[in-house]
Amino acid sequence: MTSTDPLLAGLNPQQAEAVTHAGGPLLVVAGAGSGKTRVLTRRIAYLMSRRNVAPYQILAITFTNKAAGEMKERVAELVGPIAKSMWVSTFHSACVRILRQEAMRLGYSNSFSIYDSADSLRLVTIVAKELNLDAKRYPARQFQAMISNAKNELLGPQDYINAASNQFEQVVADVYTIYQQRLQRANAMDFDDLILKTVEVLQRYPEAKARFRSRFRHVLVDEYQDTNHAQYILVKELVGTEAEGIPLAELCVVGDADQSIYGFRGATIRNILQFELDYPNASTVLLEQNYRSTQNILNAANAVITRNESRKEKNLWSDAGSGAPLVGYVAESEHDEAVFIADEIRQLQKESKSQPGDTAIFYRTNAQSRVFEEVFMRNALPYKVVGGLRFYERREVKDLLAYLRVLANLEDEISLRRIINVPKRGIGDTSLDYVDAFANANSISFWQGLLRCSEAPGLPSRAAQAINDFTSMISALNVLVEAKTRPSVIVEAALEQSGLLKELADSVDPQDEVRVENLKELVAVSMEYEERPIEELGEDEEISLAGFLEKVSLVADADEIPEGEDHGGVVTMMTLHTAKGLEFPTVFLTGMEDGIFPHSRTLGEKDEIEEERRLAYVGLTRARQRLYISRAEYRSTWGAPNYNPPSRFLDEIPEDVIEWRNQGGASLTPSLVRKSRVASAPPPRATGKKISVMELQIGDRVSHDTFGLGSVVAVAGEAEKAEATINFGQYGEKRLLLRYAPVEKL
DNA sequence: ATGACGTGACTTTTT
DNA sequence: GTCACGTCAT
Repeated sequence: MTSTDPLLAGLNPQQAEAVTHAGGPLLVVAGAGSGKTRVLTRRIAYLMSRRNVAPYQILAITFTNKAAGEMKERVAELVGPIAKSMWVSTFHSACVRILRQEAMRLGYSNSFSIYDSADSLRLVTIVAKELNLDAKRYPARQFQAMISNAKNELLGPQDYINAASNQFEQVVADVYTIYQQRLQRANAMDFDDLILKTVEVLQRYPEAKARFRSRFRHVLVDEYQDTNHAQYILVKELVGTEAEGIPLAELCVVGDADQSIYGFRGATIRNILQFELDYPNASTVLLEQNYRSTQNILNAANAVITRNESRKEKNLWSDAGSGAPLVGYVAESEHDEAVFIADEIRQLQKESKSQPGDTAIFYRTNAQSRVFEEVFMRNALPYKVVGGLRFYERREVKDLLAYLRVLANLEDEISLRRIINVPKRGIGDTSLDYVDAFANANSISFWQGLLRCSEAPGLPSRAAQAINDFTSMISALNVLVEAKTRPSVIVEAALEQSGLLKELADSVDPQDEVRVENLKELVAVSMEYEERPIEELGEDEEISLAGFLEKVSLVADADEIPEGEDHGGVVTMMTLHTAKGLEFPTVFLTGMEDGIFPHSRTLGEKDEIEEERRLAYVGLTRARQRLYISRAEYRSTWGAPNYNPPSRFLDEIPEDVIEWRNQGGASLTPSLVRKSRVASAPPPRATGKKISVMELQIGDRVSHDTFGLGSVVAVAGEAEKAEATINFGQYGEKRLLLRYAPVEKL
């Protein structure tokens, strides 16, 4: 390639082809680490600066909001700030933007609420209860999963009724039907609706479709192997077909079938494998050179993924040199595994081979992060757990968000029910049942029912009074929203008026101190949201409460990964799923045991084992230079220790690329010794209340469940009233009642 | 209406 | 081992 175009500089011929290809649909099969992000950003820049495409004509779909932000930034580096007016977002965010303009067509207002899984589960539970279904025989989760699957296949309630082939499916059909009615009545959509309803708009309203079609001349989709049927159809609708007589949008999808890991939520490799059938005049470009990992790492990854039978052969290669061998380690227990890793990270740091910020720890399930947290905290190693119980899922944060959602959308029943008695106002479930019955009988929304609660038969006047006080408070706050007050002001007003802040501030429970901090953090997030520079806003986006809520509703786990090259200097811990698309110089792949990874629930099905193997492939290919693979001989899965055999994936790694530090087996004796020592000095019962209070002195180092490491600055009081002032670094100084505080002396 | 207590289920993975 | 939920006593 002799081109001198700087936008093609440093690209290999296949990459350059992917960047410059014009016309028909393009599939870029991008192996792990083959520079696909680079190709996507260059392609977008190329479209704008070499092919005269306007930024607003571009729609690019990424897997996370964070990836979207980074892509925008990188394109802006190439072509300047006009790049900011492209649509680069996740499927869900893009759909929300479309639906805010179009939802009225479907009987929703543009201030519709977005329900997360927990909200939708609550609604399903309410519906199942109304239908008098036995919660034991029919778990709400199962309904939720089946409804979600249906929506991912674009099956509406009526389709589901028609397709129901047994009694159970008929029950699901009933629940689905009513669930959907209640969502509509609450002016709310769940995650799956965002895609489904967008497709519905495009399919039912040709003029709406024509509008988006003439606007988005270029559609780019990253991680195409993880799209589900609904998303596949959405893309098809946006691009168009010859038959419609409207010029087609130019489509470019990027993906790797070997990295498809979201089958459980409806993703289907079919979309990538049959791209050429779906789009007859499609071209395909293969990116097979890996720029990320050493050959040893690639050999291991290739050897594992080759075991999958239903797979197109691919030949990923690197010229980075063989590099260090992989390191294998067999620990006695999950605790020892964590200790080994902590020690190793320290050692690498000492030898200047790798820094904590270059390091990631991967595991199969979120629950496995716990032991790493404990060990790292004790060793004063900085870390960040990505995912798991998230900030936005904390109880108090969800409470405040529920207030805000009610203010943005008074019909939002789930949020209303959540907050109506938080803090306690003497409005119980029985009162709400009266209101609900009244609302149902009169076909009015739950909120309307509350407003007219004095008419509700059976409702005691005491309860009616309490409800009236509540609706007055909400109405008063709602005035702020109608006046388009800045979101942060509304957030603060809601925090005050609701009594949420007061309740927590008056509490003596030290846990509530953290909760207050979390609420203040949410206020800070809302301020941050307002202060975004204008050029970051899309042309039809405005600062509003709804906009703020939308932003927090659609954050993904991966959006929380520490920023920057060195990830803030901390070790990053996450599940293998969250690790997709990332890379780290040093990677620890942990819990390599049959039953853990591959997960026990997948052991029976061949398809599922193959998905687990792809997950292993994703994990292995995240590493640039150093890759550690470890397992534990026994692991305590809730309470009792379990002995799990080595993961089958370990056998699939060629012996000549891995060096075992410790083969396991021989070390069983010391483990028994250690266990008996623990047994001879039984620890205090985990559930019982502590009888005595630990004694602390100024200067002692302690660890706190929430604040991490701290040192004691002052002590006061005795026995049950003993208090310590402890400096927790970034969290500042805290006064803690030792009787309650979850602190441990180190 | 609320809080204390006991039981059961839970862990795949996520927007 | 922990969380959410149901039951019972206040």
